[in-house]
Amino acid sequence: MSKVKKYFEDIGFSGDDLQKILNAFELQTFKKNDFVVEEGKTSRYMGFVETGMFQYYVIQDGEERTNYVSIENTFFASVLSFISETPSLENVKALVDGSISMISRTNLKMLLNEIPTFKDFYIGLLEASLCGIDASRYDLIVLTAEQRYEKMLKNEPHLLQQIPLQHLASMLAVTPRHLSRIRSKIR
Amino acid sequence: MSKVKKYFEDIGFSGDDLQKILNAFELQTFKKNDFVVEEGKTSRYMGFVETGMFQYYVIQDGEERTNYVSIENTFFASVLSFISETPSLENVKALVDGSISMISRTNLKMLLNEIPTFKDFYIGLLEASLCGIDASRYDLIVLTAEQRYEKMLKNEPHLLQQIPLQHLASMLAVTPRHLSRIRSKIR
DNA sequence: TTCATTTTTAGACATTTGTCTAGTAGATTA
DNA sequence: TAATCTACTAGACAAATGTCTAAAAATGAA
Repeated sequence: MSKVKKYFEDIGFSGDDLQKILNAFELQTFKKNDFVVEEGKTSRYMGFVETGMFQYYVIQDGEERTNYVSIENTFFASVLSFISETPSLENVKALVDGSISMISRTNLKMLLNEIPTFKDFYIGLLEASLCGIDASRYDLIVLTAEQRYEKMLKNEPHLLQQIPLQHLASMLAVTPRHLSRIRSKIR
Repeated sequence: MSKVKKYFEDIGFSGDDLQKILNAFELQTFKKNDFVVEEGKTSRYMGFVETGMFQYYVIQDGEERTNYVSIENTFFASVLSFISETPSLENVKALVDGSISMISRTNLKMLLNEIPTFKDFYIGLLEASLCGIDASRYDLIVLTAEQRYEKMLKNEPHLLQQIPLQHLASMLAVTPRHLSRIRSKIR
């Protein structure tokens, strides 16, 4: 069973509604280094990560600056492009082979119109996303790089095992060189 | 006429719906330095800023670290506390005398249930908030302090006129000392 | 106006973080 | 197996940013 199916079952969808929701998604597979979203192209899909890891980044002075990494069992979206239907400022690519259950903005709007409780689900998803990103932004402002690393170590240790350090460094808004310093200091 | 009324009229509400919405809000006034939200207390209201400016901050090592400032004609919310109904991690206080049209989470839920199109409005508000905060977080990761200041100078010059520099510095994630350096370099 | 308070600027120095470079260890491939 | 390749670490130095302090400038109150 797909993870997206389990996800929607767990939050209470069933019967026709569940079927309609699942029909609106389509599974896409990605090889390592495949692009899910490319800078300059409008991203018309969001999705639910079934397997793998997907890196969000921009190219600056020829280097990748990673903003975020989506892992299994979480929603994926290039937020600004998907919501405002404008060309993406960022790239999203597969860090390893993986798959995403994708839903187009068109199908999302269809579900919102046809299934009343889907609106409540979507409101909940947006509210939770807002909380998460707000907290993350707070950390960038009020915590030092070292404190941010320690927080990740404590709250999201799985990220440290899964995501290459170079990308974690960028997510923590430091260089790999400096993350290496922080790690050697803490150990 | 209140600004919140004009706001909801402009996005298409009228008649009974508009009246019901406006009845769900209540105007609160604040003197300079009054608290709108206090750390440790659950913030049960969000609102629409009618007049004034409101500073979001945490106390760290005895100092205020400003995260954000809400100005006129924008929505105000201590997001994490209001949405998850948990004690606030931040303070929000009036930088000058001002007023906010406030709506409780209870009344918000009531409007969501009673006015179908209000859900669409709220989804739009959440999506726009998500875009804004996502872009802001991106800037903290990929831009230098100087680039962030220049971007604010270009895109939000009104903030520079209205908000004390010490708070802008914190929002840009630098010290007032360093913002002063940046400003003298750019001019 | 005058006085007091707050805000902003800036010097001197310390700390943090970045850049450049190189080396090591582990994985992958021919 | 050798030969790459990639990820991670780390030294040396440079640049960015913070801390502490003081003074000037702006603001508000009497």
